[in-house]
Amino acid sequence: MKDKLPIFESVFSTDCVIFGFDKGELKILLIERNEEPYKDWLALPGYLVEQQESIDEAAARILYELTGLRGIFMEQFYTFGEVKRHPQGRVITVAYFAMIRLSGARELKPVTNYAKKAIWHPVDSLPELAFDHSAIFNKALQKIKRKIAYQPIAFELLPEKFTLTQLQSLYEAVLNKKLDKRNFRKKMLNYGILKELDEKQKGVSYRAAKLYKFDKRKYAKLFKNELSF
Amino acid sequence: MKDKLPIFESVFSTDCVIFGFDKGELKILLIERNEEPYKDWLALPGYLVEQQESIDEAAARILYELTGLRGIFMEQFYTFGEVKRHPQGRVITVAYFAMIRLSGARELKPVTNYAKKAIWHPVDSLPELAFDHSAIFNKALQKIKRKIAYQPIAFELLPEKFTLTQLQSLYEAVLNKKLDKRNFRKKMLNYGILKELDEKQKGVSYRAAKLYKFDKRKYAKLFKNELSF
DNA sequence: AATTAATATTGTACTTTGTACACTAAGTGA
DNA sequence: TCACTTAGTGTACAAAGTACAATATTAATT
Repeated sequence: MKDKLPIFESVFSTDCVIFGFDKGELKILLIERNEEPYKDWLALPGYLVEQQESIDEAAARILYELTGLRGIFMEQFYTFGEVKRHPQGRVITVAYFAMIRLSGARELKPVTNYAKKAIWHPVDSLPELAFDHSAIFNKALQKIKRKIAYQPIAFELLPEKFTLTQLQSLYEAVLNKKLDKRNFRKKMLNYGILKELDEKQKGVSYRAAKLYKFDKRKYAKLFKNELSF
Repeated sequence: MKDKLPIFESVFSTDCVIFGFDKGELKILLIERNEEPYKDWLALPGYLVEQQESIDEAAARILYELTGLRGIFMEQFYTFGEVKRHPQGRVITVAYFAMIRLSGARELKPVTNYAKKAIWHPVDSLPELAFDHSAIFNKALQKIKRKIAYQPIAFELLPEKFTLTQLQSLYEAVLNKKLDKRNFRKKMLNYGILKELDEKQKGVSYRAAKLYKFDKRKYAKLFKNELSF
């Protein structure tokens, strides 16, 4: 190896698959591109990593610049490195995912003009996305399906206070199948990570359901044990 | 974005964490570096990805060039992208792992002279490795610990014919804890992916154990079901 | 041939978790 | 007060996990 690294025409990027849940639908965050290639196409929020930032930092920065969202905990899940995945040259992309609550209704507002706008799009009617972003999305969906099945991580997608029915419909949306109500409740309550509140749902024209909160401390404890085998 | 991508002084590499199991010990494959930086240090087999190869291809090529091993199925598990992880410039590395059987005693022989030699080193007495390779190794170990706990994947590490005691001691080595013999056997046999052979262990000075084979077809079936929830 | 030493092999009782399945309770609005 | 809609609940069975110790087999030794 030489004293200096060779210089290739290669760059890294990150792409973010951000899941949200709203009105019983699982959604992801997309941008409408304002630049070639794939101008006007829908794409995952993603861009090039700068020289002096780690990939984690880049992912957070890029998500902010393209969508206005900040402070979201993202987890790296796969790196896509096919030679031809970007039409302009060799770009490998490190993909991240996150699950966030939409209830706060945080405004989506791109800070740069690389994106015309950012939108929440239901996952069950996605059009073809720019680059290989459809494949990246599929891998992310597969990832959270597995994850949700053995870790109760779905709470990040719900408002702070939620009903068991809402929680169940979220599971059903992610796993894409119906679950038994009684068994679902038994299982969730047995985890011991839900705090029952003295409040009830409001604004519904039928019997109001109890509200629950997610108990972070107990969750951390449970999770720790699971990891240590 | 311009018509052309910007050119950064950035390159990608891959590093491989190859696990083997021999004489009751879990080992990994290391090379002794023959180049600066970290000349003479032990390191994971890894090198730069070329312009015209995918990362998967690069990983296979590099493993072969540095160790002489070919045809090993590797799985990508994490990408390390800290700015300062390589002293000569910005290098992000996509890390792969694999589990292989050592019994065939395939010869380790670097094809290039980037590596002086390749060796199997026990995981429980690793020295500090070059670059951030110790951290990469730790992440890989964590990964296979989790994986082995919910998928019976350990067979790749054993010879074709093995005894249940050998299988158990492999699990114990990976998980780093003692397991109950009866329960372990019950569980493994219940998976239904072991084929009992009409042969016995040879060359031991005590009661010889039955030999088993791993049943790939049944395994594939089991695994498929597990993935579909 | 008998003994020793080392490991192989086996079962049971209990606990925990998963699963199939259907009725009553409560609140709203007409 | 009635109709409608969703909330909330229990039981029997099956499957999987866990704790625990005695007997069987073989090779080597005497």
